[in-house]
Amino acid sequence: MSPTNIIEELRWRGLIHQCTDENNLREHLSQSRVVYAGFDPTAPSLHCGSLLPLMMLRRFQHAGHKPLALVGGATGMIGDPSGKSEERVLLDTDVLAANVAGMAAQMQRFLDFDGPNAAKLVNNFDWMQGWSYIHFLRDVGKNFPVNVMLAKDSVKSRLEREDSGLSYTEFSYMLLQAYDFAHLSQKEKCTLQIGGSDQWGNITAGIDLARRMHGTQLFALTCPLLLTSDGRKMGKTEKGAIWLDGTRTSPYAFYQYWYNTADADVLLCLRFLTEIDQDEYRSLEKSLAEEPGARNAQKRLASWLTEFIHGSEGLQSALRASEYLFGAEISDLRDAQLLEIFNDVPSGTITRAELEQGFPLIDALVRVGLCKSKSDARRSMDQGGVYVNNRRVESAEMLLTPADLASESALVLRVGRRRNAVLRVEG
RNA sequence: GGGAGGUUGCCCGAGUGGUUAAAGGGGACGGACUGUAAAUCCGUUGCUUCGGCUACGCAGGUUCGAAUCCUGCACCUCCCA
Repeated sequence: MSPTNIIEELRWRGLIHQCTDENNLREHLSQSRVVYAGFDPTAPSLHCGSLLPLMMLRRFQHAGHKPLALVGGATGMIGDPSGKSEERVLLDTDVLAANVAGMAAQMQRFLDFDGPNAAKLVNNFDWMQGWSYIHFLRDVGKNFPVNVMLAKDSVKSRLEREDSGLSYTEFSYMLLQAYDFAHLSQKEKCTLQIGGSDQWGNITAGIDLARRMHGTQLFALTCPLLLTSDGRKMGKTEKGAIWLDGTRTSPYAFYQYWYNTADADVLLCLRFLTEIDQDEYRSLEKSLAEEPGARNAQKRLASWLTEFIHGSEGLQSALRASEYLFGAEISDLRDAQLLEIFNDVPSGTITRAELEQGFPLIDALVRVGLCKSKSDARRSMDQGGVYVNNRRVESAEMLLTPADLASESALVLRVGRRRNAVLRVEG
């Protein structure tokens, strides 16, 4: 990709929500520039919410620009009020430092930290920790008209709510993010900040600040937020975030999440989160319209992202697990295979002696955590929702015996379509 | 400080002495259908050694019998000062 067509690339993908004057920006980007996006270190791993901005930086890097990934070691201590309905819980310094380290490692997958336009990781704690309050008010605060700050959507919406206020601390967040941009423009020659559309106010505050402090002209570009068709954040389930760290969200679970993307959302995800080219995109779009049951778009999305995040090995294991979990009867496996395939499902153990006497399936379901009580287990059985090694159980009184083992010392229990657990035999 | 009302199962919410393990709704879960989707339909949603046992803020009391009546305590909401 050449430096000149990044705008076109973003345009067809629908990734431009708002930007400072497009013609100027296009002209500006005709040379290699320094681009930054900020990330909130609220957890020791990145989650799917960061996929979009990271891919954005990656696209810019491929187009010949130098990406700066800013982790908010300082701003994370404050909390951005944009899009939040409540005052945020403050994180302490040690936790933040650990989170920053975890995120930095994961960014290697997205950005090339070597080479001519190497990416760079910066932490605003490094330049903010030394500030004194007086110093900050004189040099930065002086440049912010409060009436302008009050007019920002992120602030206004919070002030209009009756059930929650906005603390001075959160109100000041904008100044910190604005200062980051101004600082990076001086220290790193950064001229463009990108972010989600909810960041527009904060980004433009930085542009204003840099003009006042240094007389420089900076640029902004925001992407649409990645929302599902029913308005929720993509990359989150009722049970929590989908993480990029394989120990938090296994490659299998990660693959399944994307595989199950709704038809209405899958095209958006393909454009926003992957690097498949326009021709392939068109053919997937066509496939989705003509043979939705084949779910080629979902498959491509899931495999592209899984391979990108977890490597081809991660993808292979996710595919293998998917095949077994939704496939035929499980039998004649080796322990190692079985445990690898089912590595992220809950498990429990029984003794060899218990199995040899015949262990009630009801008790096994409770032991592995698939059912919360024996009554619950019995109900699931009565409803025909219990499977041993993918084969439906007919009798509620079934006893498990060594004949039910799917490998040397393990068998697979399932309730419903997809809640699996492994029962292992000890000794 | 004075007065009024409230506290029911995962959530909301009926229920004012006797089939009330507690209406109804939401959510969740299981099944059918399907495309591991959505929608729809059906079912389930305290525990159990299936004899029972424990549940309606907490602790006592009245009664053959209480979520329902009485007393005390805790918490919440509203009104007055």
